[in-house]
Order: sequence, then C-alpha cells, then structure tokens
Amino acid sequence: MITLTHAKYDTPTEIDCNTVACRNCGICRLGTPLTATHADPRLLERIAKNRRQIKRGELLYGMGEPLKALYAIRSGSIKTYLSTMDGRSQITGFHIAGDPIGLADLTTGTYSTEARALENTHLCEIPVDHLQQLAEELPDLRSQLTHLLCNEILRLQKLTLLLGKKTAEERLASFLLGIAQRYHQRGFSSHEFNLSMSRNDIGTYLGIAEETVCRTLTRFQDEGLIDNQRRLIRILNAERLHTLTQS
Amino acid sequence: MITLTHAKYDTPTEIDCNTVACRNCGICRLGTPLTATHADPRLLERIAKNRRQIKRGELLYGMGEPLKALYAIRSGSIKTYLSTMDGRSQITGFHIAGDPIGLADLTTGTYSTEARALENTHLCEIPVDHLQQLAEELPDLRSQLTHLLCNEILRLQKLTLLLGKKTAEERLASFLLGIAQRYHQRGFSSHEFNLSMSRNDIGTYLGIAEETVCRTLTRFQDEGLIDNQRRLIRILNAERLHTLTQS
DNA sequence: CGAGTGGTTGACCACAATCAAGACCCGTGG
DNA sequence: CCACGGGTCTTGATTGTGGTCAACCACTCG
Repeated sequence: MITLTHAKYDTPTEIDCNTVACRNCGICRLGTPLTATHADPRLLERIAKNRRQIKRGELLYGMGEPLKALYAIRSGSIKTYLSTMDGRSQITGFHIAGDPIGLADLTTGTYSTEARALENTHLCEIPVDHLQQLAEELPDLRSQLTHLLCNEILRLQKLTLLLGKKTAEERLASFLLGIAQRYHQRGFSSHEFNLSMSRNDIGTYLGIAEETVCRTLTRFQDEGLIDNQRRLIRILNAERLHTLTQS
Repeated sequence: MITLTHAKYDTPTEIDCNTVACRNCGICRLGTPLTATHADPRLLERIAKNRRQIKRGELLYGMGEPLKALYAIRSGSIKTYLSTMDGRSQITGFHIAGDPIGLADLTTGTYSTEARALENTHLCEIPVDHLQQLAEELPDLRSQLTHLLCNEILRLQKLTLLLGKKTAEERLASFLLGIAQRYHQRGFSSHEFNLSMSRNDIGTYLGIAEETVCRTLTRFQDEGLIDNQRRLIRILNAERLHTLTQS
C-alpha cells in the first residue's frame, strides 16, 4: 500500500496493487483479462516489475526519445503535450491513476509527445519487449491493448470537436464534467475534486488562454454552477453544465 | 482494373488490386504482411470480398449505427465528422484511396462518426467478424492493425495541436503540405493536385470559416506560394509553406 | 441559356487574446 | 511568529484575428 499526501495539491489517492482498487490501475486494466482467464498471476509481475517515482514538474520522457518503456500511473498525474516550433504547446491529455501512457508510440519506437508530472507521481514501468512478447501469448491482453488504442482515438476525436468548434464556455463545461466522470469511474467523488493542473494547463489543453479559463470559471460560480475554490472544485449543477457542453 | 473519371472534380485514380498500385490500397495495406509471410493469397479475399460503390454526397454510415463492417477505399474519398447538438460539425479526417475507415470503432461496435463520400467512391467492405477471426490466426495482420491504430492516434494528436494553437495561415499551410505528402505517398504528384473537398469542408476540418480559407488561399497565391485554380492546387514554394506551418 | 452550387471579396462585429496590475496562497527563512 | 518572495489566480482595459452577414462572381450542368 502506498499513500501520497506530499504537497497540498497532490490528489490524495491510495493504490494497493493487491486489492480491488487496482482494477482502476493501468497495470490492472491490462491485467484484468489475465485474471479473468485464470492465467498465472505472476504474469502481471512480468509485465511491470519496475516502479518509478517522479516529482511535480519533472519530465517523464521527451518528444523524440527512443521508446524504452510504457508507463501506467499508480498515483498522481501526468500531462502529455506537443509543441510548435516557436514554443506554443498543446496538451493532448491529462492522465491520472489507472491510465497507461505511451501506448500510441508502440509501433514507431519513439515518444511522440513530452510527458511531465503534474504532481508527485508513482508509475509502473512496462518494458515494451516484455509487453509485446506477452501479448503474443495472451489473446485477452491483445484485445485489451486494442481496446485502449481505440478508446484513445475516440477521446481525441471528441477533443478535435471541442477545439475546432466549441466556445470557451462549452470547453470548460465539457472539461469539468469529463474530469468528474473520470474520477467517478475510479471510485472518487464525481462532484467534488482537486484539480492537479494549473489554470494555464487547463487553457493549454482546451485551446484557450489562462485568463479565459479564470473568467469562465468565475462566471460559472456566479451562476451557481460550481463552487470554485482555486483548485478545489465542487460541481453544484451538473445538469445545466451538461446542457452547456453542447455535446 | 477500374477507372473513375465521373465528374470533373473526381480525383483521377486507377486502382487494380492485382498490381503494384494496390500496395497503396487499404486492403493491401492490411494484406501486405500476409503476402510477405507467404500466406495463402486467397485469405485476402476472405477479408474483403464485397465491393461497394457510393455517390458523391452519399452517407456511408451514420454516427451511432451498429458497426457491421469496416471499409477500405479503393478510389475516391470520404470525410468523417462529428457534430455538436446544435449542428456545428468538425471533420476528423479526409480519407483517400488506400485508407481504412472505421478501425477505431472496432471494439465499441458502434460508428463514432458520420462518414460521407466527397466524390464517387469505390470501397472494399470488410466484415468485422471475418477480420477479427483472421487477425487471431495471423500475427502479421495483428501488428498491421495495431500500427494503423497507433498512426491514427499520432495523426489526431497533431490535429489537436493545429486546432488548439495554430493561426489560420499555419493551418492552411499544414493542410496543403499534408495533402501533398499523402498524394505523394500514393504515387501521385506532390506539387499539383485536385482537392476533392469544398472550401467549406476544409474550414470544417481546420476549425476556421469557409471565408477564412478563401482569403488565406488567395493571399498564398498573391505571395507566390501556390497557384489556386479553385480545386486545382499547384504548390509553387513548398519550402516557404513549410516554414509557415510552424511545425 | 439559365439555374444552382460553390467560391470570392468586402464590411462590420464579437469573442477571446494580450497586456497589465493586483490579490491570494504557500513555502521559506529570519 | 511574521515578513518576504514567487508562483498562481483573478480582474480590468484594450486589441486583433477571424467570424458573420451580405453581395457578387464563376463555373457546371441540365
């Protein structure tokens, strides 16, 4: 059992890879089909023996680096992002406990994004050759990998709709409900949570300026949709937020 | 051998599934590893026996429909798009000869986008159960599928950077060079081509208005970067266009 | 030849970006 | 314990890119 209560902003999560909670963990999302088929549980350990721990703000990997391992987040959170030549960047995803990172780079052998920790974060390191070897042996693991890849495509498709066609208000509403839903899936409260990312990060993800994020959140608060205590967000009217998303 | 010269705007492509040209075809991009491993060539036919033909503007499938088949484009082109509740839509991809469509929906069993023909289009229909069954048997087919899924993720990641951070000028420059590159990969000219999509479609893909597309293209022409004869585009200065993309 | 679609250009406007300043919170050290 | 400093968040004023509305043009097809 590991427990993280480092900085005030760290999301307080406890992950125990031997309990039910681990169904939410990336490792276990890979591993679930294994146990379902009564495969040797030690196969799990073959996938992800190494643990790794990085501090808030630290780089997990850089764009263009050769792909040595994939990662699954045990606790904490990671942002992945791309940049233009002159330094503007676009966050392509926020990843929390239970998410795998780097899957999409499996076949090119090079990280296509930068990955940086939003808070102190525990990871499982998954050597790519181990994973591929094991995938050859286990049909259920293969289909789980395919499923994760497909879901990532669907997520990015929705993100392009948001970035291409939605107003700042719609983007923020979508963002808040999306976060709420993901926390909910992992067994946390869906109406009250701590954001691990800054306003700047939110803007960089939603394709709007930091100031627009602030203004819109304040407006949501004025209209009684949310309670906005800096990074502590309480959703007061999910229904009306949902109509605001326009999707 | 099939030849399409229907309307003036149809891209003049000839696809023969028994020739070298077919390496560019979606079917063959799936099939290539099969022949590489000397598997029975008739397996190919098991994947995609049925042909289908749809007219310009016709719907191939709608969002939310149950996934019956995937498609690979033999000739012509298809746009896939999502929409907001109030009808704004975002094109997530233009697909030309050689591209597979619907792969990402394999594991959910429902089409996540609408797909519509930009011109008269020939397709191969790939029943999902056949494909999955065959993938179980053939490791090389599996890795090809994984590769296609990964590439789609990388493509969408770049699209989010474009939509989230780039100016209209940068978007158009990226778009033109992207098209050029894809035609080039398929053995067509990379500096002169017919667009199969309208200005409106381009805007709906790039997250800008139709009028902005026009204005920007005219400016590119005034600056000697391209020759803009409605849908016939000639790239005159790829180098400077590339610096404009900022990526 | 005329109708209709798609493309272009112009005028005006709005949403959000930018620039700027100040508030708040936190960790740190005296 | 308080004072300080830096990062983050918030709010205000101004600007600008690109959206919207509208008219016109060009090409195609019936």
